[in-house]
Order: sequence, then structure tokens, then C-alpha cells
Amino acid sequence: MPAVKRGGKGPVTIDDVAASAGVSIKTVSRVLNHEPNVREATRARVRQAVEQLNYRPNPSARSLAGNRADIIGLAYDNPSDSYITNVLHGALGACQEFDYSLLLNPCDYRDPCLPQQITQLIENRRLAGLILTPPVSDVAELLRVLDQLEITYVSIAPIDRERPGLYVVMNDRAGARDMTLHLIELGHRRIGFVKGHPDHGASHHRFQGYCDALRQSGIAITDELVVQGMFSFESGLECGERLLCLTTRPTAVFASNDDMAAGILHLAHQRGIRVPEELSIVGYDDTPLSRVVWPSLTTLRQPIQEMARAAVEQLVAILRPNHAGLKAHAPHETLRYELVVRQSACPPPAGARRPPRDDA
Amino acid sequence: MPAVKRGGKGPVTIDDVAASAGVSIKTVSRVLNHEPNVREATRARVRQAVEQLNYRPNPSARSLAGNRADIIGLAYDNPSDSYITNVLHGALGACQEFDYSLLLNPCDYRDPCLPQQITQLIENRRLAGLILTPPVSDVAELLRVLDQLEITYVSIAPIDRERPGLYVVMNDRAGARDMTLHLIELGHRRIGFVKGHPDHGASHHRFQGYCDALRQSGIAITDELVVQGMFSFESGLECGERLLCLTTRPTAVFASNDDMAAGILHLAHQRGIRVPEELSIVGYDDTPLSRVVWPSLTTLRQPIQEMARAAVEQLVAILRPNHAGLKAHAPHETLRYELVVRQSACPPPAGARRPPRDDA
DNA sequence: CTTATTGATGACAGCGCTGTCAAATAAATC
DNA sequence: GATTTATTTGACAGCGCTGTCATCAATAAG
Repeated sequence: MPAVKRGGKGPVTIDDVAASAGVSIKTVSRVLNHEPNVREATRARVRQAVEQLNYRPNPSARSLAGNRADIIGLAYDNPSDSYITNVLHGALGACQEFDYSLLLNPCDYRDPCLPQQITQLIENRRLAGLILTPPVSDVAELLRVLDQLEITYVSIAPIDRERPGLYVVMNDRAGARDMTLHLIELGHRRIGFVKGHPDHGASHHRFQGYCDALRQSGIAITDELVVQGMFSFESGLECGERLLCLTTRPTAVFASNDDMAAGILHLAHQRGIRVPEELSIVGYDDTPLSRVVWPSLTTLRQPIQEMARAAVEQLVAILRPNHAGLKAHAPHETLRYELVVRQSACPPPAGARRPPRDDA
Repeated sequence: MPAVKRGGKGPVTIDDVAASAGVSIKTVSRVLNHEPNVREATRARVRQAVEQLNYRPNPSARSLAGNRADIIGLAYDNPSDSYITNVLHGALGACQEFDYSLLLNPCDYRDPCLPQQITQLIENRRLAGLILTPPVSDVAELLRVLDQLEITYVSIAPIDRERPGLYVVMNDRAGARDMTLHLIELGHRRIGFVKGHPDHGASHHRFQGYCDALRQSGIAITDELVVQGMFSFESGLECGERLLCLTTRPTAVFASNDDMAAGILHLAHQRGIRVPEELSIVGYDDTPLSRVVWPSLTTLRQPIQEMARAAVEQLVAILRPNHAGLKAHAPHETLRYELVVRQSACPPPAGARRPPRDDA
């Protein structure tokens, strides 16, 4: 049976429920908050009344009376639309589940006032916790202030994985290594690498992974093959310029994100270089873009939604330590990636030093 | 001077401000809410105290005491990441300005329970108003329920522009017409059109605009040149298939959004059809994608952020009729578009019936 | 100067809920 | 059965603010 309408006096309050269940409002409150020391029979009666009246507690009253915060902030400096959307949906889902609201806070990570702004935000909106996405998750001064404020926060994919505090990461280094190995398996030896924005933690780790792969395959790391990008399409264009003008062009380029890979691809088209026949290009992130460009990009999928969800869970585990159904979380969580092989990489043309292994 | 810390007793309350300014809390409240009947001198004194103590009213207390809602809901069924991000940022900015919170509600516009869900949301979270993005803005049953609920809502880009109620639109029809005319000016006569998802209002209007342009240029509308897409990249692929297999291929294709244009472009590449030399392709929306594919897409920029902002303003104009600094809004608002000419369209190869006008 | 009228201010209740603490009841102990 | 102890329940204050209404000062009218 749907909601029973009472005499048109606005929303159902806790008093109505209490009256209907024949208990005091305090008892209703207890049931609602999963507090102990309520007899099972009473609990059931209350729950039924809640159901029947379609009662929902007033969040304002709750947070006022309980002096508790039920808003989680999400501070981000838009790295890309799809990244944000994914983080958003992951976080939103988890927040709903745990009965938190999510407050978005777009910001500029280079703004020297950022720590101050965030502090304001936390105080003004009485945030319970905060989620930081890269590159905000790497603003040292902000982290310092946050620590000092003693607010609970989780960083998503921070550079520094040694510092205490909550974070959720993906193994970027291993991912980049695997991607590079994929290229090497295809037979490439001369593999260009486009580094990401130096302020983004992932850039570091991805470059390391690239080095790891070359090293373990006995390939020298050549300076001219490594260029500094900024994670943007335009920077991909520029880096492509440098890489493709080399006297001996690389046979493959690993751009450390899809936007830059798209830039290089774009440039290759302009130059009439056929991809992947003459040049393999791979990206990283598996953004929607990577399926859409031609040829579609071989890339690496990051579980962004899952990371955001895990971030919320980390937070909730701290904020409501005895929350039902939430296991003890390690303060750090590492999620899995997945290599997505599409069409932008193939074995190198003629001059490849060594053919791909065919022991498979 | 930065915030003055008081004796560590938690956040600053209205009482502190009242004491500091030497007035009653009610007067402070008046100033805060821009109510009349406060002497200018008093007002200034209060404002100074607020400033000095860095006081921010507690939103929970406010909405509880004032029995007022200060949350605006945003119901969307993700048409695309960039669309959402833009709507989000536009709405977020305006909400901040007017002191509202924005509550995101991703949903499935085909879910028959949608009206019910939204109703729940409105009641549970005590929403002040609601913003609907396409295609949610066209779910008839939902609109009916909303009207009945007497909640204030704005539709962004709804199909039906005759029905009463608030909405913000762009002139899709004129935009599509202009785009088609652009192609015609380039010399194209045989122009393919890829319709958008039939449930999205824009699809209709854009097709109308295409027809308008052909008609006014004295070109017949050919059935085989008009194919039904779904606004997705994949559907672009399929539609491209149909269009490019025609015995007489169109010299240009107007896809009614960028994703589909990218699909056709992708396919053209696969088929070895050179774009734009052999085939011009234009899109619609100016998504980030359109700059990134090769060749970059000639497209049409929609002021999505501005539309979202306008939507919030519409809402606020109704919700707080005497809000300072907000002019009376017409219940409908139409924003401007902009043709973005990039590289994916040029004059047709040889057989174009008429060369482009060169009276310019 | 008195009285009506308006403008400026404050006292106080109460929004719907939770925290505290006391009361009532049930269970365990002697 | 009486007493102690644990469990369950409720009365009540109060979170920080706004709405109502009374008060008081300032100005206009008689």
C-alpha cells in the first residue's frame, strides 16, 4: 500500500510515526539510527509505522540536532569530462548507499588560496569528509592544512603513497609497464613515450612503468624518445611534432593518456603517416575518446568509478566506524586495471630488430 | 584581517555575531536575509561583525527554522560526459551565487518508475526546485506528475515549447538550418542527414532545420539521404554504412551530433574515403571530441553552461521572487548558438552542380 | 502637545530531530 | 521474594536559526 496521506499538514514527522507506533519519538529515533537497546518487537512496530506513513527523516533537523555532518565534499580540478563523470557516479552511488550527500567543489589546483578556500568550504558546509582527485590530491600545502584541520579525507591516485592517511590508487606503474611490454611483444624496440603533466601523480608512475618494461627487456632508455606532455590534446600535438621529426622515428608511441595519444594520432594523420601500419600509438585511461578516434586506441582501462566508490567507503569506514555492512578497510586500496587492445597498435613495419615472439 | 578565533567552542553562531555587533540575533538574521527595516548604520555594523568573525549561517538550522528548501535537484540521464559536465558547471555556478545546493540525480528516463522516484526525491530531500535535462525533460508522465505536485521545475531543451512552465532552449532548428546552409554555400547539393535519438527533443528540431535549409535553397529532400541515428558513436557507424553505400554517395553528411559525426568519420577512414576532400562531415554540439578527431569537426556550439545557468536563474526568480539583483525572467529563454568551422567540411569534389558563390 | 502612523528592534517560541539522563521494566543474583 | 544489575523506554532540553508579534523610537498628523 502506498503512502497514507494524513490531514494535509505537510510532511510526515517523527511525532506521527511515534504516535502511530505507540512509542516515544526517541524510540523511533533509535530505530532509525540503528541504535542498540530496542526490543525487536518494538523495532518492527516502528519500522512498520515508518513504512506505512512513508516517513523520511528531515536531514536538516538531523544534522542540526545531532551536530553531525552528512556531506562529503569532492574537490576536483577537472582533468577531463569523462574522468569527472566517472568519479562523480562512483562517489554518488556510494554516498547514496551510506546516506551521505555529495557536494561538488570544482577548483583550481594552482590557486595559492586553495587551502583556504577548502577550509572555508569545510567549515561553512560542515563537511564530514573530503575526497580529493588528482591533481588536487597532490597539492602539498592543502594536504598539510587538511591534516592540521583533522578532517577525514581520501586522496584518489596521489603521487606519494608513503604518507599516512587514506587513499585509493591504481597500480599505474605496473599498468604502464604492461602497456609497454605489449608494444615490445608486438616487436617494437624504438618506443616513444609522452610524459603526462608533471603535477599529476600518475605521470611519474607511468613513466617509471615505461622504464621498467624497457629495462627488463634489455632495451636502452633513449632521451630523445621521451618527451614532456601536459595530458592535453594540444600537448599531444606538440610532442608528436618532436617525436615524429626525429631522424629515426619511433615505431610506436606510448602517450600516457588518451588525449595526448589522440593528439599524436591527429598529427600523424596530418603528416600522412599511416597508423598503425607505420606508427603504433597507444594511450592510457580508456576514455570514450579512445573508441571514437580512428583507428581506435589501444589503451588501459582504469576503474575510476570503483576507485571513487572505494574512496567513499574508506571515508565512511572512518566516519561511522561501526556502520553495519562495512568491513574494516585498509587505509589504502589498490584497484585493478585492464589492458584494452584495439586497433592503433600492430607490429612495426619492416625494420623492427626482432620479430614478435611466436612461442604462443 | 583573517578570521578571529574565539575560545575554541566550535563554529561561530549567530549569537556571537549579535553580541559582537551589539544587536539582537533577529536583527542579524534580518541583515543576512536582506530583509527591509534595518537602519543602514545597523546593517553595516552587523555586516562588519559577520566579516570579522567570519561567520557563516548554518544551512541546516536555516532550512529547519525557515521551513525553506534550498536544494535544487538536477535530474539527468547522461547524454554524454561533456554535456553533463557543462550542465553541471553552469548550474553549480549559479547555485553558488544564489546560495542553493545542487543535488545530482542520475536517472533512467525509460524507467516507468521515474515519476515515482523523482517524487520520492523531492519529498525526501525537500527540494526547492528541479532542473530537467533532455531526454528527461520530455518524459510526459513525469511532467504531468511534477505539475500536479506543484513543484517548480525548469526543462532544458524540451521538445514541446508550447506547454506552460519554465524552460530554457536554444534555437536548434535555426542552428541546424545554418549548418545546412553552410554546407550548401560550400557547394554541396547532396547532403546526407543523420537524425538523432527520437526521444530527444533536439532531434526533431534539428531535422526541421535541415529541411528548412534545403527547401529555402530549392533542393529536394531525398528520403534515402535521411537516416535515423541514436546520438551514439555506434549509431553513427551504422548510419554511415547506409549513407556511404548509396549508389550516388552524398558529398556531405550532417550528423545531428558530434558523436555520430565521429562515427561516420571513423567509418570513412576505414573505407579509405578522404575527409573532407571526398566527403564533408559536420556535427553538432561542439563536444571536446570534435576538436580531437581528425580532421577536426565543423560543428555548432551550444551554450550549455549558459543554459544551465539560465535554468537556475529561472528557478530562483520563481522561488525567491524578490531576490535582489535578479531581473524578472521571462518563463522561457532562448540562447544563442555559434557555428564553429573547422576542417571536416570543404567544397565538394568535382561533380558539384554549382560552385560556391564567390560574391564575398 | 497629544495621538496616530510608520519604521526599527527585540523577546520568544518552535522547526524536527538527537543527546543526556532519569525512569520503568525485565533479567539475574542471592 | 527481595535485591542488584542489565535492558528498554521516555521526558526534556536544545542544536542555530527564522517567524510572529510585541515593543519602542521616530516621524506625521491633528
